[in-house]
Amino acid sequence: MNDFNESRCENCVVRQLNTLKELSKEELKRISDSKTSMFIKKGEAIFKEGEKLNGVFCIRSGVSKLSKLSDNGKDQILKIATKGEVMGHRSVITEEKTNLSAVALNDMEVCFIPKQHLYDSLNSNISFTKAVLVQMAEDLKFADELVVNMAQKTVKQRIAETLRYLENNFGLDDDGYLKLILTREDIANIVGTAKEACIRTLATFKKEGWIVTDGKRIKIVDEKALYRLIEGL
Amino acid sequence: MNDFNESRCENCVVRQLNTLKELSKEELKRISDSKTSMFIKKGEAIFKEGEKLNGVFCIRSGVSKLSKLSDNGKDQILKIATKGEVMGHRSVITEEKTNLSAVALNDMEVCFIPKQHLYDSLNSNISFTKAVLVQMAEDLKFADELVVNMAQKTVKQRIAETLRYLENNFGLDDDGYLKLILTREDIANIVGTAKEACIRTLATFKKEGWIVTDGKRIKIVDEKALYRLIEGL
DNA sequence: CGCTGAGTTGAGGCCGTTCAAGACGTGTGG
DNA sequence: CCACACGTCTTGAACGGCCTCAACTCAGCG
Repeated sequence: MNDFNESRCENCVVRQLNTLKELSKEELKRISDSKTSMFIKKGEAIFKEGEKLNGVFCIRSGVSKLSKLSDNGKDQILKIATKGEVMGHRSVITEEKTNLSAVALNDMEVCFIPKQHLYDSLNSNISFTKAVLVQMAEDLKFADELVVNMAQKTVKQRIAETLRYLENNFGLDDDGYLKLILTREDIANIVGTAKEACIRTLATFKKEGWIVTDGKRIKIVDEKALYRLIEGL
Repeated sequence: MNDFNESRCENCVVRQLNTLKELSKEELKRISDSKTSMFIKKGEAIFKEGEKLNGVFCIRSGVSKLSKLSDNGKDQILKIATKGEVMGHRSVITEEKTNLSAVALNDMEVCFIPKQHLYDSLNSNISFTKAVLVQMAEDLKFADELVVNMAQKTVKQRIAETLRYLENNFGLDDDGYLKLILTREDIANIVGTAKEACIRTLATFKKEGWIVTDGKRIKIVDEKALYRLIEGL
């Protein structure tokens, strides 16, 4: 008698969103038997730069920032991961320590999958391996674009780009504000600038009538103006 | 009777350096029969951003820069590829147009391998697929570090870092100068700055006694001072 | 009511961009 | 052989973006 249990990987909706969908029912069952489900509170770390990971983390709910400390002590946010994304596979694949830290931006539910299961599937299931490869290739392309943006664009352009990114990836709440709420400091850490510069730039966007703010919330009003800025006039 | 022919992939030394070493003798023979060997002159493009690639390029000799145009018209060098490296696999894997251009920094010999062979091997040879995956994971880690450097470090630090990179990856000539000679503009495009800033920074390095220049050639004299600068004092 | 953390604003200054001009080296054609 | 052009390297000067430090506000919270 099989009782349907949504905490089982076989039945987890999240799985449809990522590379795990290439796994067979049997592989998923094995994983489910050894996975650990965990709750993470806003602000807590899932893992820290330099740790040796013994598996990967699959996000069931919530949002996490992936960041890296630079030599001068500031941290740079490289990616924001959300429901369905798998964190940590890069370092598990190369069998190195992680180069990133993962911190929860709001309360999260995360499944930990021991690395041995990943290795087993990578060694036996070629369509899974290929799916992971394609995922990695896309991440790499994204990273390349990020490098160019960091190197060549102004802080203004990068902040506008970040707002677009937040809108496209996390959507709007009922009032039309960006659903994902970040502190000004987080935004500054995404674009790689000081928090003051970030605040000042948002103030000028507001003055130009491109955005509206309400406490921490931000609403994009004149999307076209922002896009024109991003493209460079 | 097998005549030994070093232009055959089976016998190519370069193969030992990259993911192709995971391929079987049969696979290599198939590839060798359909590959195209080509000579590229300094300054010529191997492929350009936005092109659809029908295969990958394996470098037999010479050095190539991989760069991407930013919206403001400057191009950003993301990687310098040399003997043994395979270019273009990322976009072949995701079946997209390339996001990078490849231009020869000196005279090159390059083998073009049609993508169908790649797909065949990715579908049948899991240790090859895994090797490509690991390679991609390492490229991604490198790209992450690049983002942080671009976002958080000064032009001075990035130029010092570039010098270290050139020394580590391409070595020195008989006089102790960096073997790979780049124009000041290329260096500027690596660190993402204007060529004048690059020149001035190199001038101060020279004044401090950290490097010596001889025309386009650069010799690192005080390595430790450079490294101290990179780490942030 | 003081504490803490986030948001905001001002002033000063450095770093890097931009434009402009000149020096140098190399190759070309007369 | 010289004259010239062209590309690279170099330097100067002015401007402005962004960083840094410092103060102040405001809200939530004990």
